[in-house]
Amino acid sequence: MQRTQFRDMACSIARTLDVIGEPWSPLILRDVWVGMSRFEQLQADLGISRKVLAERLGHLVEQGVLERRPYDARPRFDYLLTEKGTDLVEMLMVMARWGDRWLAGEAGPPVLYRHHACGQVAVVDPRCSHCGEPMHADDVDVLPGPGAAAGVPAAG
Amino acid sequence: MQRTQFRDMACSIARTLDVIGEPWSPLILRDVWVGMSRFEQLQADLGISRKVLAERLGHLVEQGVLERRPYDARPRFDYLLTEKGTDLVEMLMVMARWGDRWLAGEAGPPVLYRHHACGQVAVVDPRCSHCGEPMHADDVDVLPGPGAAAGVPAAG
DNA sequence: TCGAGAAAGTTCCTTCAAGGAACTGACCGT
DNA sequence: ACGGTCAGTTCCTTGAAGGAACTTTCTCGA
Repeated sequence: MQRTQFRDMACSIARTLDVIGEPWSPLILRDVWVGMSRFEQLQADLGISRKVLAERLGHLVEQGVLERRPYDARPRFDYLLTEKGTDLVEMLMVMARWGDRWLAGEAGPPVLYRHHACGQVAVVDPRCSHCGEPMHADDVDVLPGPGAAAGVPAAG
Repeated sequence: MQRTQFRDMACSIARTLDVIGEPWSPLILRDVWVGMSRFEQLQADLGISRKVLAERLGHLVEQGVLERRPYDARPRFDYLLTEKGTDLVEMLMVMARWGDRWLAGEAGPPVLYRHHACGQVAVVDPRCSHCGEPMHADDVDVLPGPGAAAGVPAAG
């Protein structure tokens, strides 16, 4: 955990960072998403310290993003995405899309996504939930919502 | 910076984290996006240590996400989003969308987004770039791309 | 012309998190 | 009863974050 808590800011980005903003957390979620569900698998795949992995998994379970489910009479557990956690995966896809575009270089994207509905390899395309047109940074105005802190300028 | 470098992993999520994964970086980008462009503004708004803010801004400029532009004969600078940085904002919108849905509670979203094209308050909706249908976690298969590390199982 | 002021950092010290290796505990199969 | 495996926990070292004070550079007002 970074020393400063983001949880209490009136900003959904900050609150989200409080759940998955610690180092390794997005990579843990990625691994769980693609089917790695056990402590040893995650540790070996990521090369993360066992101590930190245990801390991160504990936090993610506590936040309701992962579920820790026993799969044996011995103390053996699968970590699985909850609905809340599954809903985070599209954020990972958007992150990956940015990395593919700006950081992958000559080699091209390390992974591709095939869309079930159309069967094609495709990328995620952010659209407006109301009209369906593209919704990028320059396509929106930001305004204070009902949960804005009173008197504080709008901030995320 | 977290101690372990994510840069060299064959994973676009990890590489993206190497650019904006340090504590505070997404919040700095959010602030720049909504128009805060100066060191003092950012420091006051975020409550971040001046030392860490200077480090983060330096990293973001070095990575090409922000531009540091003088606005005076004195040593005074505006920090502005580059095209690369502007392209990150949709990731912030997706993060905010998740926080709005899962963490905002009774109070509701701290900020709202009005879409220019239709004039309505709306949220970002991830769609398939090929067919336009929704593209969530369960709507895709992950497969190795051209940039996958040889012999390594696909990972992001 | 002198001093106050403001922006943008830099320095320095303390505290706490990450890395990493070794250790522990529960239960299985033989 | 015993070695093996998974899932952690403990402990020590290193380095990053917090935070306050200090520095630099130029402007402007008295």
